[in-house]
Amino acid sequence: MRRDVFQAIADPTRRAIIVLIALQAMTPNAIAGHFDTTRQAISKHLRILTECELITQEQQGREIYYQLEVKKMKEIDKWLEQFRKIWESRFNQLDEVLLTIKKNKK
Amino acid sequence: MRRDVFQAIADPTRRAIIVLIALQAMTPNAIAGHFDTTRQAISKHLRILTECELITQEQQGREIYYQLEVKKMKEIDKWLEQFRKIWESRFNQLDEVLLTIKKNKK
DNA sequence: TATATTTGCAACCGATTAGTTTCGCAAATA
DNA sequence: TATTTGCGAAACTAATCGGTTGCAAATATA
Repeated sequence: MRRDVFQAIADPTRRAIIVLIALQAMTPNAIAGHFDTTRQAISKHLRILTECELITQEQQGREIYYQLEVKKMKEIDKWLEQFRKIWESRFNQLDEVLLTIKKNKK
Repeated sequence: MRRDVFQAIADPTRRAIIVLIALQAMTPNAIAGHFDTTRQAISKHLRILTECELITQEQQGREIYYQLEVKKMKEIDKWLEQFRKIWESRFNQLDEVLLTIKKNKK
């Protein structure tokens, strides 16, 4: 069973859940209230998100509050890092081209 | 058929392809040489990546060179932006706590 | 104690996925 | 011209996915 951060954020509902609980922890019922599906479906998403450690849970009586593990999101950021270098350098190359054109105009 | 950047990078093979062609354009055959699958399977991945505009192709005789559309990767970066604010502010809060501890020690 | 609420889990279902094999087409080469 | 090479598309398959319904367990409330 493949279960990584990238597969976790592939589903739009899971991305919405992530955004939803980013600022404050929420119970499955409360989360499900924001979507047009059953609570069980949301529960499944929460299980997947938990399995790849994107969220953590905190029991409070019979309620369970789910919270985003923001630092796990950095894994995506880390992967993007290598491309950030490229797209920045490509811009630099473009800058150089423009600079050369300017110089030639003189 | 859902086809967005997040679904595109969900597959580990596709992520590897993206990394592979990030620096220089490559033909399907050359790409397939790096993996333990058939060229046709790679071709399918390339189609998906093309459909969500993550890569572009350039015909050269009977060869087709695939190249990464780096700027499309920024879409992921853009989505991460909202969390970057959170994880930075969380760190700031931690900094403040540590600062308070330091002050109290005086 | 009896009942209601909150939740996770299992079983099932249709759709999608990633892979395979087979094929046809166009370009290069003998 | 005949053959090889590079490629995408179609048909098929096993596995996975996202959703459903129907439970059971634990906690709160009457």
